[in-house]
Amino acid sequence: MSNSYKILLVDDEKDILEFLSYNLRKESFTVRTALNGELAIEEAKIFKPDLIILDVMMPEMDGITACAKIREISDLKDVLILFLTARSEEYSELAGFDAGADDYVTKPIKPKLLISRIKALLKRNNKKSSDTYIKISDIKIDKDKHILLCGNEEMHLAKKEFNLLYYLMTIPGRVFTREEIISEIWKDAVVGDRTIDVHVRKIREKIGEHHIKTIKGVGYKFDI
Amino acid sequence: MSNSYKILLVDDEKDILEFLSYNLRKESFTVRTALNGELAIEEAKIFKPDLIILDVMMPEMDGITACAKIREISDLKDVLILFLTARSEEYSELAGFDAGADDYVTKPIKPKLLISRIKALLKRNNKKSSDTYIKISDIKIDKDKHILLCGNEEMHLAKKEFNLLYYLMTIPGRVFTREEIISEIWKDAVVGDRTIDVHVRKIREKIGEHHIKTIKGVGYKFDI
DNA sequence: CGCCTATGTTAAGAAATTGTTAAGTATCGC
DNA sequence: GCGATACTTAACAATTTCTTAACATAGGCG
Repeated sequence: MSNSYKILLVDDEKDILEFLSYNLRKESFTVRTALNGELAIEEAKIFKPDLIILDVMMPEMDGITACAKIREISDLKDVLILFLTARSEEYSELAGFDAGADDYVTKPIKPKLLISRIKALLKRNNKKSSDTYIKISDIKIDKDKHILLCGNEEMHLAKKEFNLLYYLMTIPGRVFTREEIISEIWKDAVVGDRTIDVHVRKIREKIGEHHIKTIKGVGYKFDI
Repeated sequence: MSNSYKILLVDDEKDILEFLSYNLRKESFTVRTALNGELAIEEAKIFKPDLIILDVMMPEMDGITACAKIREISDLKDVLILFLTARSEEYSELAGFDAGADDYVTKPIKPKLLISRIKALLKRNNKKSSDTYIKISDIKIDKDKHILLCGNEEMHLAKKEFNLLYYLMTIPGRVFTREEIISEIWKDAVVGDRTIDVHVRKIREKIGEHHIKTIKGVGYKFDI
């Protein structure tokens, strides 16, 4: 299952298409190819690739134009795009990123390098999709970075505090019972009655009293 | 100083060696020659050329095999390699790039063309390859060249330290768990609990304490 | 008000995690 | 094979985090 990712390869040189296809298929990617930007767009609509590899220099429609057009298609606006550029075309790096490229690799292409970049890109993209960022009024929390911003000030929360606050913030306004909180944060472990209170207190100390409300006899909720 | 570059020429035909040597020396390259792949590797270890020109078709050890072997030698893994191929040997282009070639020139050889390709290759190589280059505030790291610049000072990191720092820098700010780090840097090997800490300590010693943050119970992250 | 229950507060120390050091082991380059 | 460098480990120190227990407070209710 490791690589069922679909890749659309776009280059005007058949040799390069073959060379790269061979190397990508060896890594068990599903590969299709297109000889220019226009064909690439048509193919992409049907194929719905995870990643498009675009040569910057192509006749008819160059890679940057193609990239910009792809980004306009709502079905494809989130597809990953990787540029291939000759090393001399210094401009293309900037223009390419500007057009919405996710990465670029310079020629001559080293297959191993290209593949590792592709894998990194796909991996990175997977993680982005599992949204770990929540912003509610002046509180911003980012699980990936383990950062809590309170206004502009960065606060440090210990792991349990952080997880607890993050959990409450997943559904602002909703009351979470003590049982729910315990089974989420402590899993199977058995902890005393006052443990949650102490953690809540520490969070309140850091982000302000009003954000976490106690509903007596029911539980806690995060509120603006 | 224009050409103090060292070139190692490898071909089984003495005529070609002489012909090319003459032309390259005329351009004031320093040239040495070898008659087959095995001798080439021995010579390369001592001569440490900037560029190796390899004939693909050779008895004993062909150019592609030689190229792959050269890439395995850590001292030589960054050396430029240019293939000479007969036009009919279409396959060699693909296999050659796969083996880690930087360029190829087809026979019959036109000296002027070859020399311009060589110069382009050397020039290109001089430029910082941005492919695996990450710069964050005063820390610059280049994986291809295994260089770490801290401000303007070049630091030496051992391989594990380097890979670890590079990995953390691929997504600055993001927390990487110990499991992630181990599976990335140590692959399948089993290492003790304190191994990561020791490496982190050594990195901190070299680039400063504040760049790598510990999130207790979660992992490490690279920060400005 | 007095009683009861649920939650708040505090500080102490237990537990968990990471830092540090030094020494042993492995690996690399010559 | 040797010397040097790199890597890992283990023991212990330092630090942070977590939990607990004891007590305080608040509010509902008769």
